[in-house]
Amino acid sequence: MGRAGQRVTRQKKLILEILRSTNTHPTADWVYEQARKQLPDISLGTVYRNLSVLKGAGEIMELSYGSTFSRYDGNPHNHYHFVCEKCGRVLDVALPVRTELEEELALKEAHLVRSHRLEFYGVCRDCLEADRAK
Amino acid sequence: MGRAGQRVTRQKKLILEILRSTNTHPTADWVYEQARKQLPDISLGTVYRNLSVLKGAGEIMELSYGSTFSRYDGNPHNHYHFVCEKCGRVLDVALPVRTELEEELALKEAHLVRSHRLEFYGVCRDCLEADRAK
DNA sequence: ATATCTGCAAATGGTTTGCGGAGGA
DNA sequence: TCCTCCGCAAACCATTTGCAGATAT
Repeated sequence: MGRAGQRVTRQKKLILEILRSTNTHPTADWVYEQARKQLPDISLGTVYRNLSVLKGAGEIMELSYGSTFSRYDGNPHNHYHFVCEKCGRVLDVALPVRTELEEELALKEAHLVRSHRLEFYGVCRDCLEADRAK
Repeated sequence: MGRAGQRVTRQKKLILEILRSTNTHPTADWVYEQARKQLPDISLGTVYRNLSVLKGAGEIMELSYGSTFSRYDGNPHNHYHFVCEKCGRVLDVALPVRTELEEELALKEAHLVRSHRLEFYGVCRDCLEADRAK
């Protein structure tokens, strides 16, 4: 924040706080509902606008998986995700980031590789546990 | 194909052919435009319906990256992609698929890991070349 | 003071779907 | 024949945007 021409508004601050205080990778709509508890008159358009600004500033990440909508992550450092195909949750993954994959690709195909994204799909521990209990 | 209750129509066959004959990972709209050259009366709705069916049958893959629209890949076997942030193309990557990552994650977090997806982002060889020529 | 941001509401655009008729098995 | 698929067009829905007033700096 603090980039030239960018103002610090109550709305923007709140949205960033909400996103940083959870690890559930929420949708824009969920962020909107949370924000309304503090600022009842905030609009969904403002939420989308600020999510876009924060993303551009590198403060948050947008996660667009198979779904028809995006999820947002308050942790802007590259890390991997696991998508549970049963409960739909998106979980953080504790594996280290493999930057060497980028180098390997750059070497092999002569592209300039700036970043990469890795997601896993399956059934999460909790859903497996729930199945076992039945 | 040939699954119970699934008919082989001209439209479905054509869409699969189109997708298999290119490695450009086209959008639904591009497939539609190509298909119209053979079947001028085909509708966009039919293209979407068949893309969905073919995906469900494991004949093709849907790629949904940051964009607002999907791309489709006629190669249903897992492989990685490179997205050029300059020209927007999606290119196949020649790196081998790292299934060991799935095992590593399963071991570490006790999830059932079924698959993974890896994408690289940057500037492709051709765009670098074009820049250099200026 | 003034340029950026907000709330509101309408527009956008990729994708989905209901319907009655066509055509594959 | 019969049931699935098609073309058409309207509906859907997450996201974006134009505008006039509010607000951060």
